[in-house]
Amino acid sequence: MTEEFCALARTLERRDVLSGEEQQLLSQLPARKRRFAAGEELVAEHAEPSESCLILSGFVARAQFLADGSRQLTAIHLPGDFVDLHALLLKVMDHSVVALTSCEAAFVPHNSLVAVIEASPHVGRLLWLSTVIDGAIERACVTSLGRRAAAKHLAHLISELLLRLETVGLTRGNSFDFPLKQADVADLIGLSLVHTNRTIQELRSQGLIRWDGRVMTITDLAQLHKYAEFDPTYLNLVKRPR
Amino acid sequence: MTEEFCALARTLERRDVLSGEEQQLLSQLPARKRRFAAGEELVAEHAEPSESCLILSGFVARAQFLADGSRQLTAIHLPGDFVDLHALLLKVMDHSVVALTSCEAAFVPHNSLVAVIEASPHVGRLLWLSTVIDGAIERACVTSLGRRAAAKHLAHLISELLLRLETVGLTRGNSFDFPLKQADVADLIGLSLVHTNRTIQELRSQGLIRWDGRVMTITDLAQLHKYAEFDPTYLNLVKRPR
DNA sequence: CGCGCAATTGATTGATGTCAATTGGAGTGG
DNA sequence: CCACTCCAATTGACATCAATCAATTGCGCG
Repeated sequence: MTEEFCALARTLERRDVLSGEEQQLLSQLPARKRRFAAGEELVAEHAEPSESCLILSGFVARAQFLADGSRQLTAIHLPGDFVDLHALLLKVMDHSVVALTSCEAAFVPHNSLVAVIEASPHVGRLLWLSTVIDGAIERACVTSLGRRAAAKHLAHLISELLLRLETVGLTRGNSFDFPLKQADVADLIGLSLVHTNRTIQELRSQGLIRWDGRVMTITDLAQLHKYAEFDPTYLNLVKRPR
Repeated sequence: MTEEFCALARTLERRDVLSGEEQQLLSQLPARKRRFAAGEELVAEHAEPSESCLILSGFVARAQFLADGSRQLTAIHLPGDFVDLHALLLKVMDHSVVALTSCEAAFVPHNSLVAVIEASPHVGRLLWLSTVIDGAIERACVTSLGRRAAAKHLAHLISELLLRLETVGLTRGNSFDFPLKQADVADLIGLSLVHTNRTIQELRSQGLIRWDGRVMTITDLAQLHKYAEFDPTYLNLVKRPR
C-alpha cells in the first residue's frame, strides 16, 4: 500500500476489516498529490470537481461564507479523511474546503472511485459509511451549537478531536498537535473571536486543557468528557461487518 | 408502484431519472407500515435497527437529548424522506427520530435494501445521495446556528421547507401545512420558546410570512430568500446522471 | 362554563458580540 | 544586539441578543 493511502485504510479499518484484495484496490487508486498553505482553498464552493480529495497531513475545514463576510466552518477534517467524497454524488459543492494549516492532499478521480466501488461493493459501503459518519459529526455539532453552552461546546469538540486523531495515530497520550488560530476555532464553534478566547481560558482555568497554540493537552480527560456530556457513539469507532 | 413508494420515487427522481425496472425494484420492497401520534418515537437513540423508515405522511425530526432535559432537533423530515437510511451502515443510532405531528412511516428491512442496491448500483448511488443531501442540509443548519441571526435562521429554514415540500407535491403555491408547535420550532432552531415566538413575530411584522400554527404562507418569497441569503444549491434539486 | 394546552407578553438576568486598546512573541533589517 | 513590525492573543468597557421567570391571553373541547 502506498504511503498516501495508509491514512485512508486506517480510517476505514477502524470500522470494519479490509481484505488483502480490498487494500490492494485502494492502494492502486491513482492520486495527484498537492500541498497547500494555511488559508488556501482546496476545493471551491460551487465548483463541480471530478476528483475527491483525501487529506494526508494537516487540518482542513469545510467553510460556508455569508454576505457580511463572516464564515462558518461546518466541520474540521484530519489526515485520513476523504473530505469531499460526497462530491462524487452531489456534483456541485455547497461549501468550500479550506486549509487551516499547511497540508497535503491526494486528489482521486471520481471515475476510478466508481471503478473501485463496482469492483468491491463492500469498499463502496465503507466509503458510503464515511460520508454518513461525517453527517453524524455534523449532527453532534448542531446539538452543540443549539443547546450547549460555549465552553461545553468547545470541550465536546476537543474530546471528539482526540478520539478522531487517535484513530489515525496522531496523538501522544492525551495530547496532539493543534496549530490553529483562535479565529479558526471561533469560526468552528460559531462564536466571536473575543468570546472564543474567553471560553478557552475558562477550560484552562478549570484545569481541563492546556493549549499554547501549537500543542493541545487534555489535562483531565474523564472530567472533560463528563463536562461536555461526550458520548462517542456517533463516531462509530467499532469494528463491525458493514 | 405501490402507494407507499410514490413519495420515495418522487424524491429520488428529483435528482436523476429512474428507469422502469428501477421503479419496479423500489415498488417491490417489503414494507411494514405504521402510524405514530405526535410526540412518539419512531426510532430510539442507541437502538440498532434492522430496518430503515421512510416517511409517508406528517413531519418527523431527528432529536438529540441533553442531561438538563433540553433537546435539539438536528433535522426535520418530510414525506418521501428515508429518515434513518444511514442506520444501514451506522448500525447504532446516535439520535432518535420523533414524530412532530401524527404521521405514517414504512419500515423497510435492511437486507432487502441491500438486495436492491446489489441489483441496481444506480439506485444504490441515489440512496447514498439521499444520505449525502441530509448531510448538506445539516451543514446549512450549522451555518445558520453559528452565523445567522435568529430571524434569518428561521427565514432560511422556511425557505428550505417550501422547496423540499414542493418536491413532493405538498405545497399550494407559496403555502403549505405546517402544524408544528412553536416549542418544536424552538428546538429546531436552537432558541428558547419565548425567543422563538418573538422571532416568528418579527418575520410576520416584516411581511414575509403568515402562520397561524397550521398553514404557513410565504407572503414575499423573493424578499424571504434575500433576507435569509438562501441559496438552494445544497438541496441538489437538479436532474443529473449520478 | 371551565379546563388545559399553546401562544403571547413583560420584566429581568445572563451570555455573547462589538469596539478599542494593549500585550507578547517571532521575524526582519539595520 | 537592538529597534521595528506584524500578527495573534488577551483585556476592558459597553451594547445587544437571547434565556429565564412569571403572568396573561386565546382557543378548542368536554
